[in-house]
Amino acid sequence: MKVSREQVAENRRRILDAAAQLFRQRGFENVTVAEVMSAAGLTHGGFYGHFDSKDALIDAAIAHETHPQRVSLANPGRYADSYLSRQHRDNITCPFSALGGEVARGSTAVRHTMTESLRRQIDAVIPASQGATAQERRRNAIATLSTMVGAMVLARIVDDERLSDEVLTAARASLPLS
Amino acid sequence: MKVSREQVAENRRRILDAAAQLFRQRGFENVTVAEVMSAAGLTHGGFYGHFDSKDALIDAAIAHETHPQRVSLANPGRYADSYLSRQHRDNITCPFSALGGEVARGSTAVRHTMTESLRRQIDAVIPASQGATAQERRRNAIATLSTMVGAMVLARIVDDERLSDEVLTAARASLPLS
DNA sequence: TGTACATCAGTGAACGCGCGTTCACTGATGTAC
DNA sequence: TGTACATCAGTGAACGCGCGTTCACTGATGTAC
Repeated sequence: MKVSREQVAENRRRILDAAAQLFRQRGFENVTVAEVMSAAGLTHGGFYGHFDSKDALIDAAIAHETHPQRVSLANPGRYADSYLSRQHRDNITCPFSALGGEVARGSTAVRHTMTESLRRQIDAVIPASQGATAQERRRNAIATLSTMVGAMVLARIVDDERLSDEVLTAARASLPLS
Repeated sequence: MKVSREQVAENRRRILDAAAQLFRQRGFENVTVAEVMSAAGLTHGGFYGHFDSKDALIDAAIAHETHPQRVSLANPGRYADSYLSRQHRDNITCPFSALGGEVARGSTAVRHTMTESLRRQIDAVIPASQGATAQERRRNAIATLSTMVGAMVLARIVDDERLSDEVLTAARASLPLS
């Protein structure tokens, strides 16, 4: 049955939220269109009223979750703490570490969206970075983000919780953010 | 037709080599059993004479490519250079950066194999790491590996070659290895 | 060393399940009067 | 403001393709004598 315009907009939002979360948890390939729709409280048949294809959903979900949320970074040290926390490892929200490999071989649209998101992240970290010149601070901001993403990727691979925790704390300790 | 014992062993090796390379390039889900067999110069029907299932192949291929190859690291600076090179980005050999996300939600066998491989990598990098105590050197070794893996993940996501190159050089410059 | 036969690695057609996608239908929305 | 009707978001059954897996068959290997 037909639903109101507002309901349509909310349904679309719920589909994107559900998709983004499921994709981060299980990757693009291991999530079905029917699962996404079900998680959004709908049936799978209506999916194609919102998106042209599953690929289009992937593009839209990544764009949705990386949307210009101004990464304030008022407190860089706390940001690093929470990024490199066990909670974030076990309930990942960062698409770079959760989906990096798949995005690298994904559509040009997804890669472009992620690239723009990374640029914003770099710019957000620069003010908190050390270095005499702007160039040095930018270089250190990129290195800091690389360390955080790499540590999260490794911590999520490792099956020994002690080692996984050690990776997170070692990476945190190596960062100049405070 | 039946083939000689040596041929069987070589076929198995070729299946594993082909699988490892295809998995790194395209991920586990986007590679079919038939493609692996074809890349190994065989037909798909014979696959189940070598492995019980595609999952078993994934386990075996990861074990195969991370096998206790003594990571000599005689020259840590050159190791970092080549890891963070454009050639390695465009023709990835490191399973941590190429397959990290998928391994994190993979079988316990694959995660265990990768964990043991990471332990060996850490131990290999420790002698080249800075720090007054063994603890500090270990911590720095882990941070170094995190930076390398994270930079490679980010460089492979980014669709702008200039930024991708910048990520690699920034990460390289931040490492104390020389 | 040579011959006869059993074994079994590899072949390729076929199977069946899962999933992306389509479509006829339903009934609430929202517009025209 | 109320009523009649056209629109169209969502439903759920069905389709069809791709891929993992199976299986009857082939013919070279390797063993027994």
